[in-house]
Amino acid sequence: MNYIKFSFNNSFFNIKDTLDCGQIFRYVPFNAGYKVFSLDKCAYCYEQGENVFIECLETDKEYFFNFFDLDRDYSKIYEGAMLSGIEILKTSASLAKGVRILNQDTIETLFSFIISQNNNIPRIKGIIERLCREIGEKREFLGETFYSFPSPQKMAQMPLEFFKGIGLGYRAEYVRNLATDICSGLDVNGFSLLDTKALKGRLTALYGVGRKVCDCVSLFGFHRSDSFPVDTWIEKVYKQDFNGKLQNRDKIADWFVEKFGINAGYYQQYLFYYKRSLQLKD
DNA sequence: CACCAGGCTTCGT
DNA sequence: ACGAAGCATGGT
Repeated sequence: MNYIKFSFNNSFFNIKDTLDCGQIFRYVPFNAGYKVFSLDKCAYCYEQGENVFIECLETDKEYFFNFFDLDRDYSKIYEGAMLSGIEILKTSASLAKGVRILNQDTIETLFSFIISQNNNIPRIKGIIERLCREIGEKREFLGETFYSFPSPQKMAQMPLEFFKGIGLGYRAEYVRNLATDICSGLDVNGFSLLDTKALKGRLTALYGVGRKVCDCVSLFGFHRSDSFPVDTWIEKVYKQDFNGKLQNRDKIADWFVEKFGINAGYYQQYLFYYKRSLQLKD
């Protein structure tokens, strides 16, 4: 297989910031940049000069072009934030200007965010890594081995004890149950044909999927940007920076979507990035 | 020892 | 419709 390299101007694409804002868990530092994994594919990304370079298999070029959402004009989204008249949003946007929302595989995203619930990011990464290493398929990329995200069929074959063994805790049943449902014909990819309201109805009907996971999957897996996931960081932004009084996270999410409309998801990423960067020690 | 992490299900009221 | 308990695990 042949590799190919393509580039994209970095004024609205910062690879590190895009990866670090909690939408994806499978990536590792590599040379001057990162290796990013999706399903059974991998791309090597790094910044140089005014460009982000993406190196992948020739046959995966279109996949990663879409994956990094390179058809979208982020300058408009950014300008919307800067013209909002909301100081904290302007500050966040200028810090997180290079954050993009990826177009990840819907099924991998769904499993990943079920795993993410009531869990911290380093541990989420560890669980998903063990899941792939133990039952994913072996692949090669730039001379190194990696493992694909396992298929639902493979996962459905594994006993519950396997899922507990990789550290899933009580989420083990959610994951196994979803795998067997998909094997029985549940068409998660087909949800992309639904409007956002119907999509969210189908997602929250799944065992282990509540409002927060649903919003993350809607935004990161189905690119429904009128979604605003509310976690502890966003709740802090809401209370500290928007002087919000609502206590219920579902209502806080509704409030932000009402306020930001179709740009809600992008602004959520800006705000998440800002709040988390204050506490992060790299 | 507490408390928390990109929360959800179940059960009372 | 809403609130609280219970849930696994590992980090601080």
